[in-house]
Amino acid sequence: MTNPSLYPRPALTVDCVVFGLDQQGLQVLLIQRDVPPFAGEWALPGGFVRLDESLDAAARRELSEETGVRIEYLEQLYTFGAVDRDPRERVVTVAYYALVKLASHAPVAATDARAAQWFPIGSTPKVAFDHEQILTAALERLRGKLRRKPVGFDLLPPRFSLRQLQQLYEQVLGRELDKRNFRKKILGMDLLVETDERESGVAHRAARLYRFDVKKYQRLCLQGFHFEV
Amino acid sequence: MTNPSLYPRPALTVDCVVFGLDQQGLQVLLIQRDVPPFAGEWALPGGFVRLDESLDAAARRELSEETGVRIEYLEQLYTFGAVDRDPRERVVTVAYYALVKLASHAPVAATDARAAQWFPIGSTPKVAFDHEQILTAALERLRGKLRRKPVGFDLLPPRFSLRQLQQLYEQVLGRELDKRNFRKKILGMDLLVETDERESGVAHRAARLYRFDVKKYQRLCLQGFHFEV
DNA sequence: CCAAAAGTGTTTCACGTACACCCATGC
DNA sequence: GCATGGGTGTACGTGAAACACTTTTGG
Repeated sequence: MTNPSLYPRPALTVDCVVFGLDQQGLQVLLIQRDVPPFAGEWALPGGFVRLDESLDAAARRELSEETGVRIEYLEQLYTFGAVDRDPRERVVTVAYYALVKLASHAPVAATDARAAQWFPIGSTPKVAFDHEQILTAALERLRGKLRRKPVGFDLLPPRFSLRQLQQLYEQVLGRELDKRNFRKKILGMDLLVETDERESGVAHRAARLYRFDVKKYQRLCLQGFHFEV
Repeated sequence: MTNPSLYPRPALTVDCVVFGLDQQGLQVLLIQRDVPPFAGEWALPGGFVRLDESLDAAARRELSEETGVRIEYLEQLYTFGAVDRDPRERVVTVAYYALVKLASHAPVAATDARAAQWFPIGSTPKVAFDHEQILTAALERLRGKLRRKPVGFDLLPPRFSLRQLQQLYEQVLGRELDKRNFRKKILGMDLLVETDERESGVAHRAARLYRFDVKKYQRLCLQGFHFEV
C-alpha cells in the first residue's frame, strides 16, 4: 500500500433502502431520477460521499435532502462494486437500509423538487442501476434482523397494539403466526409495558396499546438476553 | 445525483481478515508494513481497488499478491469510512474476511518481500489504522456465520475427525460443548460421510475421519434445510 | 498395564406448536 | 343483536441439555 493519490479512484456513493409500514403493509421509498442515466426511472435515494463526512453521515444527509423522512434505524447493508454497475463510469456504492415510522409521515414526503413515493414491497416498479439487487438484499437482511433484534418497533408508532406488532411480523416474514403463541412469546419476554391507552376509531372492541421498553431491553442484553421471534 | 466526475473522491481500498486454524487454535494473518504511515507495524493485508476489477476481485488479488494463501471462503464484512481513519487523507475501506486451510500451508506464507505472520486470536499485536476494529468485527461475524452455515469445514482439512470439528467450534464460539450431544447433532444432519481413513500419529485410539458432503448440503438447502450448531 | 481419547444412550425439561371459545365494543 | 376482532389456557411432541462408562490403541 503506497501513496493513495497515485491511483485513479472509483466514485463512491451511498444508497438507501427506506422501509416503512402502513395499512397496506411494508413499503419502500423510491425517488424518480431527473437526470441521465435512467432519467425518469425510479431509484433508491442516494448520492456521492463527501470527503469530510463518514459513510453513515452521508447516508443520513442524502435521506434528509432527498426525502425528509425522520430515520428511526439505520444500518449499513453491503457495498456493491461490480465494474459496470453504472454506465457512466466506475461507481462503488455503500448501501444502507433504514426504518421509519410511516404512520407519522405524510404519505409522500419530499423536501426538494424530486418526486418521492412509497411502493409496497412486491409491487415496486423497475428501478435503475443494480438497485433491484440492493432492494432484494435489504429485504433479506431486514427479515433476519427482525427475527433476532427488536427493530420492528422502529416501524411502529410509539404505542401499538399486539395485533399491529403481529401483523408486522407476518408481513415481513411472509407467513401467518398463531395469535396466542405470538402473544405468549412476546409478553413472556417482559419487554412490553401496558399503557392505559386503547386503540380508537375501530368498529369493535378496542385493543390495549403497549410500548417497547428500550432501557429494559438494553439491561437484559448485558445479561446475555437474546431477543428472537 | 449529478456528474460523478465533479466530486473529489475518497480513496478506496479493500482489507482482509484471514482466518486459519492450527493446533494452537484460531489464527489471523497479518503483514508488516514497510512504508509510512505505521511503517514497521502489523496490519491487515489489503490495498487499493483498481478501476477495472470488482471489490471481490480486488480482495482476492491483494490476498494472492501479499500472502499467497489459497482462499477457501471469502465474504464481504463491512465498509469502514470514518473520516480520519487514515492519517494521510480520506480512505474508505471495504473489509473482507477469508477462511483458509491452514494445515496445508507453511506456517508463514508470503510470496512477496513483505513479512507475513500468523497470530493467535487474542494475542494479536497492535495493528495499524482502525484494523483492530475490523478484526473485532470479523471475529464477531465469523462466530455468527459458523453457527448458521457450514463454513467451519473451510478451516479444516478435507478429511477430519469429529474431535477436530468440535474443537473448532469450541475455540471459535469460546465455550465447551458436550461430546455426545455434539456428535448426535452433527451426525444427525447426515451431512458428514465416513471415510475409511483414520487419524494417524496419535498416542491413543485413532479417530475415524469424515468429509463434508457439499452436494448433499446444497440439495438439502433447496428443500429448506437450515444448518445450525 | 497405563494413559489418552474414541465411541456410545437415556432421561429430563423447556419450548414451540396446534388448537377453540367467550368477551367487549361499535354500529 | 350482530359483526368484528380482543383476549385467554391446555395438551402434545420435538429437540436441547445433562450425564458416565466401556473400548481401542500406542507406548
